[in-house]
Amino acid sequence: MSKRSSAEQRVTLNRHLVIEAGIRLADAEGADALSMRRLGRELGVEAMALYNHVDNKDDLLDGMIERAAEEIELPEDGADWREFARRRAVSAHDVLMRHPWLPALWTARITLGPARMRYMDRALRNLRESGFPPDLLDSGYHAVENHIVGHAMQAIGFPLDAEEMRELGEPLLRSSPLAEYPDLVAHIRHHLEHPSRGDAFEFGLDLILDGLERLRDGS
Amino acid sequence: MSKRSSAEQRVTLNRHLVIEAGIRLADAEGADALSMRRLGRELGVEAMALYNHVDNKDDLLDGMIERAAEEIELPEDGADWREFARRRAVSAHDVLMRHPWLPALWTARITLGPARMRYMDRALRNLRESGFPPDLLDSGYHAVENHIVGHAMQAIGFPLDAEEMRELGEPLLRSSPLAEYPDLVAHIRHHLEHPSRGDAFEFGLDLILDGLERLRDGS
DNA sequence: CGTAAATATTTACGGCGTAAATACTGGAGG
DNA sequence: CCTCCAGTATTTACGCCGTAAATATTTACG
Repeated sequence: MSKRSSAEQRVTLNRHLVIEAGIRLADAEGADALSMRRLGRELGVEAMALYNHVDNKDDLLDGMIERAAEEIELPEDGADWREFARRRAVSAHDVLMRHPWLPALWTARITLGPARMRYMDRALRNLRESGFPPDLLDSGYHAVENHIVGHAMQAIGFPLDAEEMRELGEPLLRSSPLAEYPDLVAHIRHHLEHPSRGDAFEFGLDLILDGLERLRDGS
Repeated sequence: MSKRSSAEQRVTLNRHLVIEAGIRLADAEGADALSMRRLGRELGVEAMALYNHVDNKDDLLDGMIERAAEEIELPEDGADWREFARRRAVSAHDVLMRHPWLPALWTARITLGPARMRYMDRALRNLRESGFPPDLLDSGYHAVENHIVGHAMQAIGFPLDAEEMRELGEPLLRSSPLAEYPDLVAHIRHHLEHPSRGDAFEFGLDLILDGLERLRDGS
């Protein structure tokens, strides 16, 4: 007789369940809340039980990254390069933003799973097939990836959504030695007044894509 | 009679010494090696002694970030906006790359110290004084910052320098299911053969600056 | 010198990742 | 049905972590 206190009858664990629970927990309470002990508790199990399904915590994290990578939507093959790059970038960025713990892991862990390899391969192939010469292909691909990651990290780290911004920004504004930095103050005000017209990501993306287009056609 | 075993005579600690030791340790052995106990040992002192000079670990990290921000070189006022943006971005990026622990903190911690505020303020002011209208100023500033952070995170996370690349890439190449991703393979080979022509950062930066220039002049 | 303030140590608590040993459980073969 | 085994879960333990509280030491000043 097992002492299941939670709703669910004990359904023996497996890798997917563990990884998905990890994602759920990290999404809901942040990366810091994701410990083996805590995740075990969440699943009605002791921490060590998880090691039957996952090599160690890094393996769990890699699994979570991979699972998230599967969420990225890739346009069908043969799409116009600009559409392809734009849509895959927007989708990848969406995924990074949906999972605030992801960008740090995405950049910190080098272990590439199939979903992530597929994502990279498809993006690179589309550019190549669209006539990008190797050097430009390489530089352009990285320029776009850097923008995706950079924007996600900054957007997650700073709270620009109207509400949090107000909580954090208003007090900050009237306090402290901030008077010496008038343009910074204006910048914060600008964010307070135009609560993040969500297109900041796409603005930078288009800047990059425009540049790549010109370089490809011009050379 | 104090039992100084290390070379240095006990020079009573202070905030700067602690923060600088923190930077030295994190630079040399990575963010994970930076614990209060370890840092204490490094300074010939028990962990708790550090709390006389630093509120807690987060305060230490904020101090380290601030100290690093001071390393960023800002062109003199009144410089041509493009030169200004380019040089401040290159310098900021250099600093992020010099301190591999920095990019993650730079984006994760919202507490802004004077040096960081100054950096932002000067960058924003130069753009404003160069005639950027508020919206473009805001978008352009963020586009550049995203690129700086995004490139640094990716460059630190992945080892693209000739040596590490070879260690990691060559084995990977001949193993595993990588055959299904030929364009990814080609991409890795490209990196192996052209060991990171260090200008990847500047390529993306110029892409963005070109775009901003056109938008400013065109509208 | 004497004493208060600044600085350092000791001890303790609850949390972490995970190795090792142990216990449980559900299904296959007799 | 019983047995046995493999897969799964628990227990215990170790050495780390950040830091609160109490204590000891050193330094600086009247």
